[in-house]
Amino acid sequence: MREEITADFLKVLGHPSRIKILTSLENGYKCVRDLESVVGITQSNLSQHLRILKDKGILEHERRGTEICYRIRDRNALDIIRFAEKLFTERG
Amino acid sequence: MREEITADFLKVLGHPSRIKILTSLENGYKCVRDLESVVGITQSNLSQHLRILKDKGILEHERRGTEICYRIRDRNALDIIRFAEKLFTERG
DNA sequence: TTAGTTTATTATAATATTATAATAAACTAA
DNA sequence: TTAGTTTATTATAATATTATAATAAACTAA
Repeated sequence: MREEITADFLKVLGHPSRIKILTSLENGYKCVRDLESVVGITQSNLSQHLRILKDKGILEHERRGTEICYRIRDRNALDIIRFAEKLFTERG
Repeated sequence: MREEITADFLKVLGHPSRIKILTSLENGYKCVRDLESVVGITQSNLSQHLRILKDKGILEHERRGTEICYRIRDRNALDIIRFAEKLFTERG
């Protein structure tokens, strides 16, 4: 049971686009249109990844004028990614 | 590119059976037959998960008499899991 | 209102992952 | 050798994930 929850969380982090989303939100809010160019996927696909991250409580969003902006809600998610990245630079 | 590698690694950890395998190997070697009862999946399925973990360099194995025993090769994998687990106990 | 902009949703095809069943492979021990 | 034990592999069906295309929804600003 505990393994299911942990696995589910790691699985959500285990996608390159979602990792790009999280690392590009490291320093605060970004609207969807900006994320689109940073992450380099279609608006539709991006929106789906954002929802996956939001549903897991990793992101939150708010409207700012004409745009909707996302930011990191659970900083730990980013920490896991950073930690995993560190292992690879150490490994080679 | 870097994201792909990190994502690939996290994806491998994002499965309950593979998490069970890793946590049950925390203190050293275990042969496949023992893992089978701990993890609670069929021998065939277990063997496939072991191969996935071995191919990623997370596990290694050696023959001990009639059995084949696995142990953790990349301790960092377990650290990631422990870290993720910790987040949930903190969260609630 | 209406046109335009931004984001979300839905349906779906393509692909990847997983578990099962059957069998093969690699041994050991008699 | 041969029988028995342990583990790996293969084929495949079931399921999950992903990206695309089309469209809807939610706004803003004129």
